[in-house]
Formats: sequence, structure tokens, C-alpha cells
Amino acid sequence: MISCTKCGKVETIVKSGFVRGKQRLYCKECELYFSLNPHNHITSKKHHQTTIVDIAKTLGISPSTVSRALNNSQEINENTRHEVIRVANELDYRPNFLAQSLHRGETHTIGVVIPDIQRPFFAGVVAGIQKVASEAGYRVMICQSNESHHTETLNVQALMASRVDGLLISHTKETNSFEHIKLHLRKGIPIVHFDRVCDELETAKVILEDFEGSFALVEHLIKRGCRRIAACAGPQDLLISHKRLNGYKAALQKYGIPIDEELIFHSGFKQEDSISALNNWLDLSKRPDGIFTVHYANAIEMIMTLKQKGIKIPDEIALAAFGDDLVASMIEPSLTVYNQFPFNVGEEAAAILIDNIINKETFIPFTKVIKGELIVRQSSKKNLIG
Amino acid sequence: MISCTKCGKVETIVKSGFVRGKQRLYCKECELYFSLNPHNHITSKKHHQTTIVDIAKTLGISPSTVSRALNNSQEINENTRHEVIRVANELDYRPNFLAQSLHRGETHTIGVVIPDIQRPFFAGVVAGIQKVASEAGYRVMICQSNESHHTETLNVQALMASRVDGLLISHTKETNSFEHIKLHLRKGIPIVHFDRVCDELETAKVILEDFEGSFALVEHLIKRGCRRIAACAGPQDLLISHKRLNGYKAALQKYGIPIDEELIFHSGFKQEDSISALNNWLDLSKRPDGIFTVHYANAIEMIMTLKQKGIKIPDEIALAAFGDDLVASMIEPSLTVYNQFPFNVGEEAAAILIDNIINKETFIPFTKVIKGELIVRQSSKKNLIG
DNA sequence: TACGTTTTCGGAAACGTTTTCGATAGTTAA
DNA sequence: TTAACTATCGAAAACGTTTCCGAAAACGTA
Repeated sequence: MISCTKCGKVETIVKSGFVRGKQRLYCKECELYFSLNPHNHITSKKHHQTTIVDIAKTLGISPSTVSRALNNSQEINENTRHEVIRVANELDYRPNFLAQSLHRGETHTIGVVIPDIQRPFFAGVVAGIQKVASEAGYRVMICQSNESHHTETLNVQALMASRVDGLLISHTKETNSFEHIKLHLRKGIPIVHFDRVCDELETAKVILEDFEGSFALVEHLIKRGCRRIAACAGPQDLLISHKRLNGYKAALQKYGIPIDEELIFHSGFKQEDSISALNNWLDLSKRPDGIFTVHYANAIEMIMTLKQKGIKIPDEIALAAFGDDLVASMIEPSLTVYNQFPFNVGEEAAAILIDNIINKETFIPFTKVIKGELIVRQSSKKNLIG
Repeated sequence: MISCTKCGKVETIVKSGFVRGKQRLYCKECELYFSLNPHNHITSKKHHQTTIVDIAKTLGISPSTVSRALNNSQEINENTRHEVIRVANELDYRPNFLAQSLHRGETHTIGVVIPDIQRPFFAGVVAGIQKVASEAGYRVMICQSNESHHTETLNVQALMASRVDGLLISHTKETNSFEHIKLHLRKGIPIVHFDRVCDELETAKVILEDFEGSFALVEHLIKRGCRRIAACAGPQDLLISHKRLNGYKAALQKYGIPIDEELIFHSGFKQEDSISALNNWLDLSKRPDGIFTVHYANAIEMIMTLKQKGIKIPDEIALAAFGDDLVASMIEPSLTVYNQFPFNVGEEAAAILIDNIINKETFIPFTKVIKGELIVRQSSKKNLIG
């Protein structure tokens, strides 16, 4: 006797067509269409994630119907839909994201390449990215380049192989060729740069007020009385290093202070670099009375060294730096900084990328500037002129 | 006239079988087998990633041969392999990771769920994970739960839908039910806990010396003369909070100091929490002469507050805390901490997970303890007894 | 009764790979 | 000369899903 898959009754069953050698049936009461499948041995492999086919088999219907039921399709009987959903829950069905992505040609995943997740700036950016992305239903894959151009290239390749829908990238300090990006840009993959951007590529960019921030910091040092300001710039190859250095120079020029190349040092991100630069400056016949650093970490190290040497901050030397962090406010004297709002940078970058992904055809690249904020602390206080 | 796909010569071509209505050909000189395909219009869609089929069509061979050529198969003519690789480079072929994963049933990706990437501890863990994972050829997907149990559940679901090969997780402070983990554990997905682990699940775990570290910190405070030590413990639900509190209590007991519940406070991770706890203690008739906090950030805030109030550290109150960070060494007085080596935690957790993934059948869960290190700084120096 | 329409579903193709199976031609052995 | 073997490759199935195309039954209308 044939019974309904749902209610189990026998008397309500009527035949309803004949497809591919199998009798199609219909339960009058449940208004449910189904077929009988002779071999219902669900070959329960050890670790078998239930698929749409498993649901179809247990219900005696076809995979396409199950798919329709689970995707809010219009053309399906409401009762069938409920049955499918019931069985899906029973078997703990989870859609296979790989299969969906393969079919749809999109993964709803965005790739992120950053130099170092342990730097608070990038951690903040990533947090901002994840917030916006998850709200928009996108997953995030993060890769670290560790400031190595080669690793960055491998990261980009891996993300592209994973068919991410778009890419967010901040380049390494040694990256000065961009073929690995151009390649994918030509294929139409949406790419958004942030912070360490690249001017020769036609991508959307989210940048900081590198020039304005440096200008504000240096101008602030000048206004408090500094006349001989040293600069600890970043790695030579980095575009933002140039921009920030230009801000420094512009501020000096505005106030008629000559630029002394002796006082400009291009550091890496290592501690030794900034310390040796500082020592060189201190050995000069005319010591600087102010120091501007492109990265707050350098300034922190310098403060520690200056304190050991018994040099008074800010009276003998004042300091101001790019980027805020807890330690900048806790150290004594606390450090004057230009806060970059990394979380906002991440939010904006992700929002722009997702816009680029969704409106791929009409999107026109542009550059968004995230405004920063000068935070004056003890390392530069007192003796204010203007 | 028929010419070789490779060398273009006509006279070296011989017929070599006949398959599915198509003449199979062979170039004597190149030792290359191929067929002619009547329609070689590569329908160059706008954004068309070249596939294995595109390569097959341009060479007049079958996709399976291309696959073999690209996968170092034995059963393929060396000349054919070279031709395939040449064309693959020409068309800039990139294997579709989705299709590969779908077929193989594994993604070579591991999922990571952490409460907050912006906390240096977790950023360090993630860096360690990424190092080991990438060395082993695994990708990493990172999700933040933002200390929300609900978000954590969604994260786990999303990662499982993406069919990650394994999961690394550190629970939120509010997580006290683990159904969302059990479900997948039953299906055989390798899962490794770290830091904020869960004792009721049979997973491998990487933990810190929570008990020992607290014991060491508190014993250190006692040895320097503290007799009334307050504790700023973590959230109630967290297993590690209990362990650390137990270490605190054990140290007191060893030295015959009574445990005063008045001096134990369970904080969240917010700044206000620890400050109000501190104020309560200061209002007591018998103030504490030492403070132990489960998280260094709380101690930093307390140091700032104590300094404002003009209370001498460590003479009136000494401090010691769990977890190291740059700010702990920079603040004045610098903070005595128990360093947890987050990078090592990440490395170990990833290594164990990958071992679990590869040897799924034989793997037996175990717990790995990452040893920490007591770093004595100014916040607890002087007056040493023992 | 005859015909058109609606509802509901199944089959099959497609996404891009890998792999199993089988087929052919050439080579070697008996 | 025939059989067995080797080298090389193609066809097709499989992974799990979605979607296009059609088809059958039920329903409505004349």
C-alpha cells in the first residue's frame, strides 16, 4: 500500500501522471505531490553533509523542487514547501556555499590584503571592514603581506583563485610595481585601495589626510615655538611617505623656515632605525627643537630614549606624530598625534567596494578622504604663540 | 590543409584514430595529439575568466587532458603538457578554487572566530595562525563575534556553509551554551579551541597558564609585601575567569591570607567597570595594598586613576596584571604583567588544527598549555621579602 | 465536450574541476 | 601473425546547486 510521505494515510492517495518510469502520486488531503523511490537507502557515509538531493530522496520529489522550496520561489505548493523545510531541519541541511557560488559566479566574499594585522591601525581598519561587510551579507578573507611584495602577490593570487567578488588592499612598503593588481583590474574585478594607495591605477581609493595631517602637526609645532623641526619619514617607496613629507615641508615654507635635509630621515618600521636617527640629530651642533614622525611608534621610542638621556620634553624637544593609540595617551609625557580614525577608513573602503561590486557596470572610481583630528597632548604643550 | 597546433607544419601530420565523429591527429615532429574543432570562436564574454575548457578548445584537445597536464599527472605526453602550460600562461589561466573544492570536498581553508581583532592578544593569535596556515597551504577566514553569542553562532554557521576544513574558536564572554559547536563536531568537523575554551566539548585546546599565571602574579605581590590584595576578575561566565580567580585564591591560601569577597570584583571589559571597582576599594576602611587584574587594560586604567588621586604606586598600592602590551612597558610606573605569548598560541592552535584535519580518523583531542612569563616592572617593585 | 490557462513539478543543463573508465594506435612479445 | 602491453588521450560522471524548458493534471470557460 502506498502512503503519503507527510500524513501517512493511504486512502487519500491518487495517481497523478507518470514520469520517467516512476508513478507520480498526489495526496488529496495534504495536497502534496511526490513519487516513490525504490531504493531509499541513504548511504549514510560517515561524515556526510546532507544535500538537497538527500531531502529530495526522502520526500520522493526532485532536487529542483527542493531548491525552489528553499529559495522562496513562487511556483511551488505551499504544503510542499513546508514539508521540504521540515525535512531540511530534520536532517540539519546547510546549503553548500561552494556549489552556490560556483553556479552564481559570485562568492559574496571580499578579500583584504594588509601588511600587518598586529598594527593597531590595520586592526581597526579590518574591524570597520568586517562591520560593513557583514551587514551587507559579505564574508571577509584577510591576508597579511608582512610588508613583503612577494607575499602580497601570492595573497592576491590566492584570493583571486578563491574568486572573491572584490579586493581591498593596502600595499607593502616595498611595493613599487603593480602588475599583480593590473592583471585582475583588467578582468573587471572591483578593487579598492586604502591608506597605502597607488596613483597609477584607476581604482577607487580611501586615503587619509596625509598632507593636511602632517601640515597640521608641523604647523602646531611651529606655533608652539619650534624653529628647527626634524622629520622621521617612512619608507622611501611609499606614496604616503612623500605626501606626509610634503606636508611637513609646506608647513616649514609657510612660516619661512628653511628645509634642512640633515633633519630628514627615512626610516623603516624598526625600532633601531628611529633611535639611530634620533642620536644623529642629537649629535648635531644645532640640535632640533621639535620632532615630527610619520608613525607614532617611532615617536614613542624616541620619547623613551630622550627621557633616558634626561632631555626635557617638550621644553628642549617637542614631539608630534601621525596615528593615535592607547600608548600615545598613556606615556609620559603623552604624545601629540594626528588621529586617523582607522575604523572609519575600513567602513568607507568596504562600503565603496561593495558599491563597486553591485554596480559594476556604472561604477566610476573616485577618491574618498577620511578627515583626521589633531590631538594636542603634553609632548608639545606650553609656549603657545598663535 | 591541416597544420599542427604547435609547430604549424602540415607534412608531419598523420591521422591517429577517430573519436566521437572527430578526426584525431598526431604531429610526428611535436609528438602531439590533437583534434580539429570546427568552431573556435572563444565567446569572449566581457569578464570571462579563462577555464580549462578554453584551453582545451584552443588546443583542440579535451578538458581532461588539460587537467592532467596542469596537475603533474604521469599519463600525459610531455610535449602536450608543455603546450597546455604555454597556452595556459598565454590566456592567463587561474584554476577556479570553488570548482576544485567542490569536487575534492575540501577547501584548504580554516575558519577563525574571535571576539575582537582589535585586542592585541587576538591580533597576535591571528598573526600566528596565519603564519602556520599559509606555510601549510591553508587559507584563513576570520570572523569577529564582538563578544556577542548570537554573532558567534552566525559566524560559525557562515564558516560551515563555506565548508571550511576546520575551525579555530575563542568564545565570547557571554557564551554558556555550546549547541552551535556540538552540531558540527558531531558531523566530524575538526575544531580547536584556544584561550577561552569549553570544558564540556571533546576538542583539542590551546590554553594559557591561567591558574599558574595568576598564582605567580599574586604570589609575587605577596612576596613584595602585599597582604590585602584585590582582584579584578573577568566576566562571570568565562571559564578562564574562574581559573585565574582560583590561581589568585590559591596563592592567598598558600600564604595564609584570608580571602575577602569584598575585594573580588567581576568586571566586563569596559573602562567604567574597573574604575568604579577601584573607587569602591579605595572607600573601604581597610584599603587594599595590592591589585591583581585579569586583563592588563583594567590595570592601565587603574594606574591612571591612582595617579590622578595622588596615590603612590607601588608604595601604597602595587599592581600586577594578566597580558603584556607595549603600553604596559611604557606607562609610568610600568606595569608588572604575565605575558601570554599570543603569537605562539596562534601558531600552536593552527598546527594542531591542521594535524586534526589531515589525520581526521586517528586524531585524539588533547590540551596544549602555552607557558607564560612573569615580567616584573615598576608597579610592583621594591620591598621584596623573599 | 473541448479547449485554454494555471499550478506545480521533473528533467536536464550549467558552473569548472577531477577522476574513472575505456578506447585507440603503436610497440613488444610469442 | 596474433596477442598482449604501453602510452596517451577522450567521454562521462561526479561534486551540490540553480534555472530553463517543458509536461502533466487540475481548473476554468465556452
